Amino acid sequence: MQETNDLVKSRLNALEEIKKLGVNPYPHRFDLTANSEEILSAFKDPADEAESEAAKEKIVSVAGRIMAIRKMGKASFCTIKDDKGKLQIYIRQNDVGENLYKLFKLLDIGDIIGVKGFVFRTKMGEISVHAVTIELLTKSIQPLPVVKEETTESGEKIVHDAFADVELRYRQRYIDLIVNESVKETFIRRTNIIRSIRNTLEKYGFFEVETPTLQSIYGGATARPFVTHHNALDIPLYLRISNELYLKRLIVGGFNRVYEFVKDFRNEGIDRTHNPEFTQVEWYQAYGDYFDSMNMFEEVVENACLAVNGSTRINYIDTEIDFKRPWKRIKMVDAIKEKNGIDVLNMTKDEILEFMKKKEIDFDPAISGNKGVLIAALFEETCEESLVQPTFVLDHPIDTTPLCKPLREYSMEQLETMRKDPEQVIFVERFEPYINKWELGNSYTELNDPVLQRKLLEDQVERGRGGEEETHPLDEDFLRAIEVGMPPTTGVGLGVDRLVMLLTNSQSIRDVLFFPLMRPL
RNA sequence: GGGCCGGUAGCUCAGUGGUAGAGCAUCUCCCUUUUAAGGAGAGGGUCGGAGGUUCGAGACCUCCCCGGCUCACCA
Repeated sequence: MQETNDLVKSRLNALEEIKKLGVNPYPHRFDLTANSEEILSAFKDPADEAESEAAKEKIVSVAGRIMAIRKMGKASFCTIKDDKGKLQIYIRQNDVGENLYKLFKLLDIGDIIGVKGFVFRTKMGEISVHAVTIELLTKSIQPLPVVKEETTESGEKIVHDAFADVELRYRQRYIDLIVNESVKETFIRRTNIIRSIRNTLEKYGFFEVETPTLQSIYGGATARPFVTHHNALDIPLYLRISNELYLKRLIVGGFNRVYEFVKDFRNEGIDRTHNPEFTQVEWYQAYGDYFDSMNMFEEVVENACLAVNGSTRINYIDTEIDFKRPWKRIKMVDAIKEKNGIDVLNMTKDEILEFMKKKEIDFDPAISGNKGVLIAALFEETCEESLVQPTFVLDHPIDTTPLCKPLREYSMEQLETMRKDPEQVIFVERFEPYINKWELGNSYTELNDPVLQRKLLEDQVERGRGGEEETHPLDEDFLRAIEVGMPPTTGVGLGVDRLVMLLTNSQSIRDVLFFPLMRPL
């Protein structure tokens, strides 16, 4: 719907006036010879008058969006913004003629123009382009927020009337990108982080693949899916909650090292660190174990940090974080011991339960019958908050995941007896990297015993998630792939959005997504 | 989902029950090296929505919508 406020009306009027001048306000192309950055860095002050005259012969051609106009009768300045930055344009009626100057006076902040002219320095010292001719490239009829920048005598920049309404900034990101300087920088860093991750993985021979987003059976994580429907096949389809089970099929198929940047979709709450669609990178390495993954994970993240910050140390809000390898590694039970002074390995289920009650630790009463789940809950409630510097937490109870291999120290007989005893907890070769109290990823020595795999997945289906949650479907095709035989393998998932948040000092996941999900108006 | 905070002109904001305001932007006029350009004048609003209280509501009450923070939930 066209807004018909005065500002739009006046721009529509200007549009008509421009057409009356015989000017097409939406021409098809424009030849550029330089961008603002190149012009500003290439300029050298002429040494004398002869050089100054010669400089006027060097015509540059630039284009950008008008961000500010300062009219002074028959001469004007305007500031344009292009892909690389801002540049001041000087335009004089004497130089461009009466008609073009008339056109210029009809232009507004937000219009996109092309300028041909020579580079010079103004009396006030600003490198600018002195227009010989200008061309309107796109007339804007929607007013932009006018943000003014003041440079104080000490060189400090003060921004006046910044476009600050967070809701509008997310809903109209194109405007946010135009008027808020730091926004674009964050997204450039995001892309550079992703590029760095890709480079590190490629360096170690990982092969980039693509797997389905639309899946007839979802799996690889525990989350509620988005459900859709395929008309021609008349079947329900799900947006993936994970790509894990597909990457494992590729390992079975003979790719030894694969990775995928993947959008996952989880039908759950939205908050500062959760968006319904989010990006992970997952990589799988045949013949490796979770120690190999820890090493890769450290290197991938350290490299990404170096790539965008030039240092392994960053400041996130008011916390200094150092990504330098190697990171601290601690077993989950040892983390609990350090924090609480208890050894859950020597405690019965009831003793742990009692301890948690005494410490007034909140937990779902439905888990009270399972020692492994209790240990995981105790860890989350008491230890996560102190995991600020990069730390790998190792060896989770088997009850937390059906896709991970038990510790290598157990004998086969031992596993059989432990499984039958509810007071025995089997631990698996899993790690979670914690940074700034956030889980930044997840990794296993992958389970490849098809009999155990089937049992664990069937148990999970049976348990469901209790209550009204959708039951987790059993993926028979995945089980068949594991039955065909997956070599010893380790796999990793890394939460890209959270890593980008840390490395760009962004407080909300919405600040690192161009178009975060917003409730439609 | 709970609690707290917010939504007033295009943007940023003020306005504690009595005629809706400011700066920037916009429009008109002046101004040929300005830079938060400057000078003179003008226009611009269903105060997020719907009810209610009151002689009178932007403000007080109820419900709703949209956000932010936070807690909870969520492998």
